[in-house]
Amino acid sequence: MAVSTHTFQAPKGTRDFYPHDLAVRRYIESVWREVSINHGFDEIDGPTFEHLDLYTIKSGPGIESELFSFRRSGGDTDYALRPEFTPTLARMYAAQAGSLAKPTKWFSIGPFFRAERPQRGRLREHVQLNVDIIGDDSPAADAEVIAVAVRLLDKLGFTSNTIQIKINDRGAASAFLIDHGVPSGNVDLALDLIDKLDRLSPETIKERQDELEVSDFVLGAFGSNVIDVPFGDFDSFYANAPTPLQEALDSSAPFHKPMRQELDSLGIADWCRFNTSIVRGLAYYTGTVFEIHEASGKERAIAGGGRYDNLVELFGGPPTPACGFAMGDVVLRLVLEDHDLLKPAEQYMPAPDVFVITARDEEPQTNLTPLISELRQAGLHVRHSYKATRNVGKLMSEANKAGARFAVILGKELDEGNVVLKDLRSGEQEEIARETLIEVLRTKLAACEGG
RNA sequence: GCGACGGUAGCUCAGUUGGUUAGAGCACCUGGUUGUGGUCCAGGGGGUCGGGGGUUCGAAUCCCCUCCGUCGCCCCA
Repeated sequence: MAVSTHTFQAPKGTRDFYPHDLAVRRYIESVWREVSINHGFDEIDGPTFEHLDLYTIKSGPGIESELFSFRRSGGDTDYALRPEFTPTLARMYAAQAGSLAKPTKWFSIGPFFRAERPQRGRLREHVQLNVDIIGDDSPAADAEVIAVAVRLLDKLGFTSNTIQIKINDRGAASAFLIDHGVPSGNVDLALDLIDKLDRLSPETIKERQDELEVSDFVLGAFGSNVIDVPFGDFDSFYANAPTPLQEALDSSAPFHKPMRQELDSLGIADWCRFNTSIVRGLAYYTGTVFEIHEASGKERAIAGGGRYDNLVELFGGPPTPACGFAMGDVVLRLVLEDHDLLKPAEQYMPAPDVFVITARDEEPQTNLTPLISELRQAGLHVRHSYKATRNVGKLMSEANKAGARFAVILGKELDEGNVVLKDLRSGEQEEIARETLIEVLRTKLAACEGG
């Protein structure tokens, strides 16, 4: 067997995170985590692989072929790397439903896997945020999860001009289809067809339309005249709409009116619009469905979610309403780059508090190593040079490149018990007693953190 | 799973109709000898030109296969 290191590459569709890349990822994750916690959500996680059945039971069409599934060598149990979090969430909730508060608000951040051909915005492994409210069937809950998404996008630097939340109601859409002659058994497939109207050829649409007994009127209400109205303009849009369209909109009204009020009172209505083309591919959504897109439509959806009132019951829990959304890091990072919202990667790296330089002609064990150890025990982020040179200019340059806040120089002053402390931002430096170094550093660091 | 295009140093790339030991910038390392910041000077390591096979006196260059990547299709949490 030929052993050659350069034949080993990361598997297709996966990423290596070198320090700069990981620093950016941690930044995004920290915003996700902070905003989720601020909105009162508790962080959870589950296994990164589950029994294969967990994903096939709800049988959203097409899911299974894109799973990474496997068996232990010699075993007979089928597993799959998790492609999404919702089944795990429903399983975890169902297992302890009796003792959990209503509503239960959970979020999760972790890796997910799909065996797809990688392309722009879609890899085989990505990191995803999931935010869910379980046990609350009110429109306020749908609005609350949307608010988390809006606030974290806001924190990342987006505005209502650059981002759109497109919202629809799948339950109302289903009701409308049934009211207008679509057999109830065909509703899920008909919604699937509507989801793809902008991607399918006219011939294919016609063919599937006949197959599913969907009238031109129904398709027209959703398709060729996709309704896409900012919530703020909805009332005037409705007032001026032709009667058949009003009739279609009335199917959604019982849900959307309170939703609009909730989003308005949360102060995020200007990010949101009503869009009838959003029905989502997954069959488990039962009510509100939404997607978050960059306004230009250049990239794929940044996030998607909605209401899934049947899922907890499906996994053995009591009938429990739930809603939530998921946001992946791949598209989000592309959109952040498109809008120039990321700083140079090195600025996300953890910056050392202190860089210790020795200009003394002695072994490091004499003074350098003990001082560094002491500073680290005191909880400071401390670095030093591994170079042999005593050239202070070069060492200072290294301290600067590391992004250190302060430099400590061990030089001839140490013979009198003193060291030089230099503020690398202002350039000012002073000679202080070695014994007071930790105290002085703590004070100065606390000061610049506060300011 | 299907299609188009691509792959030369860690990164960005140059390499003339096939012609000796394959180049630049940045990055990295060393030195410019003993106290102050992305500057400057000198030197250095690093590539079986993605991998394999073929054509040829001779292949980074032409042909085939394969791997990987980019962009679409399918699908989409």
